[in-house]
Amino acid sequence: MQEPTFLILTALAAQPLHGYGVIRAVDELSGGEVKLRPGTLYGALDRLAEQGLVTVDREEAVEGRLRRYYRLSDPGATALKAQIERLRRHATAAEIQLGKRLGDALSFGLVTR
Amino acid sequence: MQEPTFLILTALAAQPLHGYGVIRAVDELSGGEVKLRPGTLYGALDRLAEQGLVTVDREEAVEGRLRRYYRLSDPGATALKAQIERLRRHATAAEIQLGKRLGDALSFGLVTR
DNA sequence: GTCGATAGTACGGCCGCCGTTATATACCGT
DNA sequence: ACGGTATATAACGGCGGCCGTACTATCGAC
Repeated sequence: MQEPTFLILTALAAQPLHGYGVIRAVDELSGGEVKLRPGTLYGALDRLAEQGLVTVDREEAVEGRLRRYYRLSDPGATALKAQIERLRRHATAAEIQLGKRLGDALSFGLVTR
Repeated sequence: MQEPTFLILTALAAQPLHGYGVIRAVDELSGGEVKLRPGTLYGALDRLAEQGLVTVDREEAVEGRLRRYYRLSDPGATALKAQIERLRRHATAAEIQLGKRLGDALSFGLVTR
């Protein structure tokens, strides 16, 4: 699962949102780092709906325009939890590996082996 | 940065490795979850070398066969550290969002609001 | 002698993300 | 009155990165 997809699931975890709401939520959640493009969002939403990780919660007609709310399904929540663990494991593993690295501070002569 | 790429950098963080060594290291690091395909590995290695995140450490001829060792560069280590922080932030954000979710245990009637 | 592990190269395919455009309404500032 | 921004969704082409597979080649084990 890629980052945009992960963040979309994350955005939907707290409460159902419509498309544009997801864009704003992901923006906030990522501290402004990730700005979802419509192409990314609706494509991902379609795929996630196909996989059953999100479902259409309801459709509202606001001022003549359709507003479709998406909800994180129970399988979606399970998948998200699994992904969180995966990210944590990878982060920890990478940190341990970096700790084994000889370089930076050591090359200053602070440690000679 | 995608998962295979991240794990390749992680594998190279501790010490230089040749291609097949990376495949084995990623296998171990991920607890057997991620098995790198040659196409994935050598493609990623080429891209990472272009970006300067890894460099060719040395080339050895072992029993007539070339063995090319790759090393994580300092920019590569910096990029990996940044990515670790990114993963952690996302994992934490997702967990917080899931905590806001009404469902599962609550729907058992243990909490009625 | 053949199988599996080691080791690397090459190529086609495809999924998922990106950029962009189109469409439409509403509100704000100038 | 007009342009810019925000809200809201759909549809298109492009492409980066991963995957599967096949090919080559050596070595040890059975």
